[in-house]
Amino acid sequence: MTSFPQLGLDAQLCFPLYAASRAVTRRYTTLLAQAGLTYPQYLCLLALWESEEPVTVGELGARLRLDSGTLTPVLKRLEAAGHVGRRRDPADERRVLLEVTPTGWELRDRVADVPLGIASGMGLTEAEAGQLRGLLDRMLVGLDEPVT
Amino acid sequence: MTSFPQLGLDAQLCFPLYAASRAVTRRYTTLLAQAGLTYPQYLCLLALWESEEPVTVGELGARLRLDSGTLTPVLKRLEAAGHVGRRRDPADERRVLLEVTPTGWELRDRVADVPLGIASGMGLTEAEAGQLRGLLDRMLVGLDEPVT
DNA sequence: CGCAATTAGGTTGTGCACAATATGTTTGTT
DNA sequence: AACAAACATATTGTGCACAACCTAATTGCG
Repeated sequence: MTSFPQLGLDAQLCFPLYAASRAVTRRYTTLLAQAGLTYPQYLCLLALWESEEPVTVGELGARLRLDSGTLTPVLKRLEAAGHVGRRRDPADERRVLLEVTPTGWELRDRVADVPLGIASGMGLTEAEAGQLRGLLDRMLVGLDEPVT
Repeated sequence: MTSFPQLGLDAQLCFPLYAASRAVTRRYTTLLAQAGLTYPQYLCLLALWESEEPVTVGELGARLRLDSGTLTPVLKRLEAAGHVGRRRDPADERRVLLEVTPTGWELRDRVADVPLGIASGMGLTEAEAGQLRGLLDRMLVGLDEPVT
């Protein structure tokens, strides 16, 4: 307390960011449970639903900013649940191609209204949400640069 | 893609929030490694440094919005490292009192400049950071309400 | 007092994150 | 062709998060 004002929990961005992220994830978790999905599994599907074509693990990781150590077990669970197919690329056996299965596409209807359920409980106006998204995006660009 | 614009990864707040939080945590992780701390351990210490008096696990959890299942192992590691003392409250044996040890207080000097190292790489002005903190705080208030 | 209900913290199990490392593949370069 | 370097993914190990459950201590109330 005495002389480190910059070390106050509320003086920094990190803690509100961390707490808000966990709070939002918690909301999603409860809404996604009815579809049998975890939040990272849902994020994987959001990314995979964006393309009709198969996508490699590396491309998915670049989109979600997650590495293979995180994605592989998540994708295996999605495969075990029948939502995603995984197969080696015949043209380059190092790569694994991911493809949403028909039941995986059907899931999209079941979770289509989840974002509205989240937004309604967030206490921000549409304008504020847009502002927040803009600030976070700018921050992500800055954080992408290697540490100088 | 065809008919679910609300399910775009970038259309929602959740993904930028999640990605930004992980990116910031990653920055802290590298800076905190020299002090032998993880990011959640650092958060616990930030909260404990805010009070000269012993604090219970429950009070710490309320401050950090973390439950005992998360805090207990983190606190045990901080105790094993000699930064924090844990003892049952004699007045109420259900409670555990947490107290920063002398070496725990010394750590505060070693990490005093960590927030500056983070802020410099974040790409936001001071005003933007304040704006972001305000939006996140308002969001946290909204997310604290039970789901209606 | 006697005892059900509440409270505080700990334990267990599942699922991420991420660093470090390993393995198999492909690509250059000679 | 031979082989070193680069590449894509998988594996392993540590440390969270959080739900569900458990145990012991305390509190209220008749």
